[in-house]
Amino acid sequence: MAQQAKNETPAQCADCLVRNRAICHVLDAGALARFAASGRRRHVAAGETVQWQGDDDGVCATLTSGALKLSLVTETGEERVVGTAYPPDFIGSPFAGAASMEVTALIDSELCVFSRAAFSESLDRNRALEQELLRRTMAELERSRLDDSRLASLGAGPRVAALLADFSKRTPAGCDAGDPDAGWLRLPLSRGEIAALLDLRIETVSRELGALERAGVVQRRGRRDVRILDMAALTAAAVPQAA
Amino acid sequence: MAQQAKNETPAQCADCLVRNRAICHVLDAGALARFAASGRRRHVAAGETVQWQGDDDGVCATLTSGALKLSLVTETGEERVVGTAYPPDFIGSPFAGAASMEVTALIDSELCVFSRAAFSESLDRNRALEQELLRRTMAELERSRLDDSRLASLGAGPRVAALLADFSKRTPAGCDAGDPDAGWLRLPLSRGEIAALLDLRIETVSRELGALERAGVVQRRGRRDVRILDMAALTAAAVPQAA
DNA sequence: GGGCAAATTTGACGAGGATCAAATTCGGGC
DNA sequence: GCCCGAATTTGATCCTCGTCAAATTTGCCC
Repeated sequence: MAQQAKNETPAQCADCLVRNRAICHVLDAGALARFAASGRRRHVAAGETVQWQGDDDGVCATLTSGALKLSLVTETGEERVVGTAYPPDFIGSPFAGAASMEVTALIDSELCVFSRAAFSESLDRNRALEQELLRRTMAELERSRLDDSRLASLGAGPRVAALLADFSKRTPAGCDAGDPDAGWLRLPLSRGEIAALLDLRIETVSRELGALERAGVVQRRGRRDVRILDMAALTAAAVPQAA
Repeated sequence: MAQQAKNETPAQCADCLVRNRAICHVLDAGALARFAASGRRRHVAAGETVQWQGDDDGVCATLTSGALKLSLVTETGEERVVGTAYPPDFIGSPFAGAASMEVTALIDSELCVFSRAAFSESLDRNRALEQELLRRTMAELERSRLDDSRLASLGAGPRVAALLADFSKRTPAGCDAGDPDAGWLRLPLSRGEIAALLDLRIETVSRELGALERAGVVQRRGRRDVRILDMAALTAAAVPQAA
């Protein structure tokens, strides 16, 4: 059976937000047309899972907008977040067997998806594409190593501050669905998800958030809206040794 | 000027210990010969640095024997270990600019090194090589993500135990330079290096090692020799919730 | 608008490491 | 074999989170 067609439409590069930054930007017009024909644009709502751990056939896709969470479930049933993806990242393994992790949308997202077979074939046909994927994967590996090692040496406060700073940077400023007042940022994650992402406990996240507010660095409204009052202080709090 | 020739000899695949597991195993005889001609076999002594952070031209190499440490130095002058490599791993970036990290031999090692330019050219000439590198890099990225996330949730004891278990598995049993009695394992790392690798403090590593000895799991001799008395207990200690 | 269940916040407390400070022990060089 | 400096071990204490337990707050459905 085909995928649920309701969330999918033909891939359409013309209005793709990342068309000159995504992996496919290395293709010429003709090759791009063929490549696009093998993929489909797919919308996934916040919280929706794109791929389940253990799926027989992994998804290959370019994230064109939104944000994804890569996670897995441990033997003990806990969720462990192993990474995140932002446009124009490519996700998926064209080679491996069963999918080793779960991919979930943190916020409403758009993907340009390909079946593993189709993607793999495109890789064979387009050397430039393969080269670009190699380049990106190596860069990602390096980034992942650096980030993870840095994260490991950071305390709870800096982690939360860094996440907040990151979100505010990644989010097309102020244009978050219908907030009358600009500057407010709607967190795409619950406290529990933030905790899993940062490898902390819910209570600790809550406390650190409270501390940032008490320090006048951010302001909160409801459970999920925050406004950064002092970005300098926030980034300062994201590095060790801060007050 | 050429590299210090004393530690280098022509690449010689015939007696390469990893010839059917390394990245080059995908090449046919002719291609392999050309590839080998562009590289050199290099011996690096324990502690010697193969590449410095910031080097203009990064090294590309296959590790044929030994073990390497990938690290970087933070702004604050501390060392941060971001990964390790064991045969038949490939290290280096054929693309990036200045080297982003330092590569140091943990124990005496043999590398099959290529200049970035030469390696890059081989990649262009041999599609199979490029494909294999992509495959491995993706696998390595996944492994890195999984490992790091697991490590983050482990306490000090399990980390030390896991490291010990890992070393004993990676080391061609007993054949460690001239120990009369078999079973003894010479740690290639000082306490400080172990601490950096596991993101712990020297004192903590020392205490955990002491605890393992007191528990009868390992035996120590001098500063660097250990013998695993109870591998089952050691691997048990490497997972959470242990006694 | 009131009532609820779930999410979040707050508080008390404890355990695991980090830190600071010695005391030892190794390994070499002479 | 003796001496010395560096690495390691040990001890005491502090601090940061994780845990367990409420007390609140929010969002939402009637």
